[in-house]
Amino acid sequence: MAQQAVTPQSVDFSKWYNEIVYKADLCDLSPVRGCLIIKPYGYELWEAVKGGLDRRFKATGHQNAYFPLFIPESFLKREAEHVEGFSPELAVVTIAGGEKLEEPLVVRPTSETIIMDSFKNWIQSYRDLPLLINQWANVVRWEMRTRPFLRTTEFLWQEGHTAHATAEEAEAETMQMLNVYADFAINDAAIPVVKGRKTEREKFAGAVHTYTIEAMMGDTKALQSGTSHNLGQNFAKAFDIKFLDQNNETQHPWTTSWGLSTRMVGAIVMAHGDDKGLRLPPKVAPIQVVIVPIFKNDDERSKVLEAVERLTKELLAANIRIHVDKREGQSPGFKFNDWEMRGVPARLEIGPKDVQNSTVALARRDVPGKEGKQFVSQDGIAARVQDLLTEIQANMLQQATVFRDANIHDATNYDELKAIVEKGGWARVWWAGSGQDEGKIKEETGATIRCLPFDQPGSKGKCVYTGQSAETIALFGKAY
RNA sequence: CGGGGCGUAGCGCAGUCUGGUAGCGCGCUUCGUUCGGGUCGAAGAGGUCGUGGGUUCAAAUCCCGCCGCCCCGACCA
Repeated sequence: MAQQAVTPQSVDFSKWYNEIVYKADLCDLSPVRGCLIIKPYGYELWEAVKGGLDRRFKATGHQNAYFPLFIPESFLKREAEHVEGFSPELAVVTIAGGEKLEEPLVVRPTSETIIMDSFKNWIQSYRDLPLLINQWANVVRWEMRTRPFLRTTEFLWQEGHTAHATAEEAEAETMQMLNVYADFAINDAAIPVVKGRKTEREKFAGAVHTYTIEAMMGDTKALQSGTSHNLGQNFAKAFDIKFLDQNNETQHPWTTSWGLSTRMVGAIVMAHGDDKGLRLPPKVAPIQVVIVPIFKNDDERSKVLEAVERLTKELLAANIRIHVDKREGQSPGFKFNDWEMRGVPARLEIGPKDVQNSTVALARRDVPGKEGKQFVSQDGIAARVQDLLTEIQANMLQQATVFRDANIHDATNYDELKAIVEKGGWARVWWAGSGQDEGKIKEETGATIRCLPFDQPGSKGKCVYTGQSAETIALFGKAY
């Protein structure tokens, strides 16, 4: 098994990313600046992400619902920090039906406010709690600069919104959903994310605190891949949500929100891609196995296609997502490269020789070159392919984990921290600094605290910046 | 908004300095050839040269205005 991570080092990573998302047929340029056209192949990848998450949401008792795209401007203003955090990037409708609106409508940048407005009506008693709602939706944030999937003007996501009878329950929910995200990222997307808490400076506008999963991309930059917020009673108070508890006393519920977006598609591309293009983990790959028939003439063609049909049935019966590349006019070599660029985890080649020998050529995307290709018997192909996909899934997680760990370094002083983030990588340091200190470090190095990891040593050290005694480990890195 | 760059065929670009018939590569169409790692050849289709004005016998090219996009910074899932 190849353990070494393969990253696109022969090219500039940013350029590589921008080219590959178009070449791999994930998305297209939009006539509107910063908006993304998601093409069928990219959308199927997003649907795989959706499926993996939705299954987990249902398993934890959450239900889907849908709330309006437009939010009255006054709703956002009810929570002071919230509106302050979002106002610079709002798109606002001021004219509708040919007339100036009495009150402008904000195109949702996130839905806490409009959902809390409903929660106010839905919650009367402790018996109505916990209220566990999720919404799949599009939101709009007018960002200065955009990149396909990673930061777009409009993006698709899910946003969970829950209300609880106690602070402890809300905290448990916040943590539970972060764990759901991490479970998906690690086990489905094969991205070994680091779980942690955001600093005051980096937390969500209006939250008491924010948990995050941070992923390392192929160029060692960090990508915040999902967040879970404990909102305390901030929004409940702002929206006057009240319930009577068992003692017949009026209380404000404690709420949470958590979101994961189409950014995850970008994360998968950037965490696994190599010089040849995308590499998709089998669990989220729209096509897990592509079958390339090879023939020169009509006689070979009929024999090969007959075998393809037989194998196809076996693979479909095993619930393996396959695609047969029946295009004519393209050479087999062209097709191999084409599907490798699109990240299909495994490829099955079948030609006249295979028909004769009852074999197929089985190639795996996670291992480059000839070592990744072998001739195997057609007997029991479904089981063999299933095993291979399982192995690829595990290997890709392993490769990404080795890469991540090789690029996280301990720093004991500020110079070391600077050197690490300059060279590329994350610096793991003792931290007791202020938000202002974080600001200065960002100015000087471009790096921010990605998170305060849950995984803490439990001892004490000296803060990398202030030199004071510190009890907390922080991860610094440059981010997308 | 500050600094830099670019708008010419679906995509990527040359041509602009030095004005004179609109070009190249990829892709696309047709035919043939090839087909176990990005075949090769032939013939085609496709352009208001971002936009408005000016100079000139003549403007993609020179002059003035406007618009749009990209990159670097501040913001951010």
